[in-house]
Amino acid sequence: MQPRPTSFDIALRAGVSQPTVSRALRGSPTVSEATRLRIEAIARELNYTVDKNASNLRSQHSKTLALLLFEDPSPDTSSINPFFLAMLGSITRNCARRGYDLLISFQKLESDWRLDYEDAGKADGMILLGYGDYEAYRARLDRMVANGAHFIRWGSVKPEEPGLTVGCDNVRGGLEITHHLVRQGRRQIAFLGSAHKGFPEFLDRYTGYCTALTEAGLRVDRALQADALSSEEDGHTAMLEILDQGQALDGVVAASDLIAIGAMRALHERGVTVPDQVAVTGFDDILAANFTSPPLTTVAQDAAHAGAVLVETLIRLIHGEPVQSCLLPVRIVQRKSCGG
Amino acid sequence: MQPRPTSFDIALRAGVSQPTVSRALRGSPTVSEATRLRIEAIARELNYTVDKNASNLRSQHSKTLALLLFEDPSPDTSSINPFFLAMLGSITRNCARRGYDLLISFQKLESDWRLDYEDAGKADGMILLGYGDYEAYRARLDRMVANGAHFIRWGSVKPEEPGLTVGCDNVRGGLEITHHLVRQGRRQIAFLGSAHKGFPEFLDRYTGYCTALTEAGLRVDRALQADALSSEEDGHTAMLEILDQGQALDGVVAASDLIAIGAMRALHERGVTVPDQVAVTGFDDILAANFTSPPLTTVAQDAAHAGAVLVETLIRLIHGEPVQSCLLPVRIVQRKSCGG
DNA sequence: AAATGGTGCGCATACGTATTCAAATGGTGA
DNA sequence: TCACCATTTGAATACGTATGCGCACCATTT
Repeated sequence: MQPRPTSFDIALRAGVSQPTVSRALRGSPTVSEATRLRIEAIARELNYTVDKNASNLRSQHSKTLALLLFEDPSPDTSSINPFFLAMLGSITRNCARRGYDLLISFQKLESDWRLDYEDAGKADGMILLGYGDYEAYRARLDRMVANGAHFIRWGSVKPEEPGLTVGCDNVRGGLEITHHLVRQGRRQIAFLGSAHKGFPEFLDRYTGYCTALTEAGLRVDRALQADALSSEEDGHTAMLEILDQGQALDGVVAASDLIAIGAMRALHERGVTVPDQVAVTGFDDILAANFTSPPLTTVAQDAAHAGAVLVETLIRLIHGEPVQSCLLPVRIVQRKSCGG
Repeated sequence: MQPRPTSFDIALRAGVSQPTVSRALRGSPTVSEATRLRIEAIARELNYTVDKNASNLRSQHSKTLALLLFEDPSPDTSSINPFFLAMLGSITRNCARRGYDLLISFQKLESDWRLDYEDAGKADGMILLGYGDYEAYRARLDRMVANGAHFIRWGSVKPEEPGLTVGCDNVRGGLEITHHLVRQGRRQIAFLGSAHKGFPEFLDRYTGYCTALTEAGLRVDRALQADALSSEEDGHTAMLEILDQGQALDGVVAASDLIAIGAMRALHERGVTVPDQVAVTGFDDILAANFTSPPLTTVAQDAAHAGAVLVETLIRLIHGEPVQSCLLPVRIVQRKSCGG
């Protein structure tokens, strides 16, 4: 195993100078075709690869993006938001397509914050998924904006939020799925999912839910709303809470698929049939939504598209091109949990 | 936004030389406590971070690992092996704990191979998950070993395989889950999953299955085995294949949870009840296995542990410490799909 | 023959840190 | 007082690439 060849080794064999090798391999027009071909041949022969560290150091950019995934502060340590995982594939592929590497980091605790990726020259920009604790998250966002960091986040798209955001149209998702239930004759529709500022996306979905009810001439009943954070267990608890208050209901809009799955379990335990007595809907269209019984009607977010937009927009931001936040469409996926 | 401070800026303000700053910040014992504290204070004040590229270039290591994920050549482009995703969280956290960054790349096509991560100085070592096309994979492994690359892979642990491997005990998993069915009185147990060399882990599971049958005095019947690659659709097709040949059976050992889920769908379509008429088992314990109807009995692999061992072993390899391949235990998770 | 303009390439250097080696310092024992 | 060691520090340099600048060189023009 001889030492890695450098651009000097190539230069020597090609009878040119090192800078010419550098230029040739990067396709600079100032180097002649003949020279370039010769250099490329030698480079291939020697199995030469550009040293990323030296290259980055000199050119002052890393051609790398960092993905920071903030997990919800939930007790079950193992599982990660399935939708984020679905985006992951798309993000890595789009990075590769644009010639960027991807650094990834799961932020579990507050102390984990690794916002120095860009400062340390490890990354040219960052993609933020999830919140963790929303208060702390917002504070950090503000500091990043102040520092001129290049980043984009997945979340609730609002003009007043700092920085650049890509997110799906949560309001419309909540609206359409609720409309869907209303069209099927459901009148007493519960909402499972936190409806306050600490969970902006859930709040947006709740807003859509309320709007749909109002448009249908139905009353928004706070007794039909129960907080659920994200897990299946949360959904189960929230559903039981409503059921055990003796609330009559014939539909459930859950703020996530996992919550919906937990809700269905609760309904089943109480002998309530889905969809006959109560129709249930979710949000996300995770893999498991296909396999529940009955399969879950839900609001699908296009993870592949989302990942592409995140990467594309971030790269444009890094290049100083004009960019803007982006709201992505959602799509209702009809399965059996709503009847029909 | 002034230019990033360098170690020279710190040195200037601390009244020392740049090398002293470097040493102080890396905790070298040759720098006095007083000087170190002074330098650390100034560094904090200036928001200084070590430039990773310069540091890497000089020290010739990147403190970064690369994760290469090879996807099965399946038609559905979106989904990724859920078990790998489960390991991902553990891998990133263990990297962070050891002070390593993690580069990630999803290899879709053969042409995607990015084995130059180490050559380019981007990573000190690589973790390989999945195979893609096994022939091509093996060929690359051999080349990497020849090149002295530092890598570790998740897969079937066999002495004759090149390189360092971590994997779960697939043979024992297949064995125990089959025993489990046998103990419940099942006698005609099918195996769904490829049973040839291109899928070593499935082959191991099949080997365990065969051993269990033999030990129980049962005959291994090739008519009760059908190939299934990995997807739910594959499992569905394979199950139908066996059913429509009029094979009598009372148990199914599927080589993955997705295959098991597809098999249950096929059984349901043919009016066969699970677990009364046919017991079904899976492998992996993915999230969805909880939510099928009935919930799936399966063989769980400990993703958190697996990730930790992969990272730990790879880092030891990089440091030149003695390492060896590692076989991880599996655990049967009993749910309703086997009765009881 | 001298002046002009464009092309292709080399010289020198910068990027910011880590490391080698020698030197300065201060304290100790003879 | 001097030699000697341990402890800290600084000067110089290496890591491998990218880039500003200028210099040949050739083909054209006057």
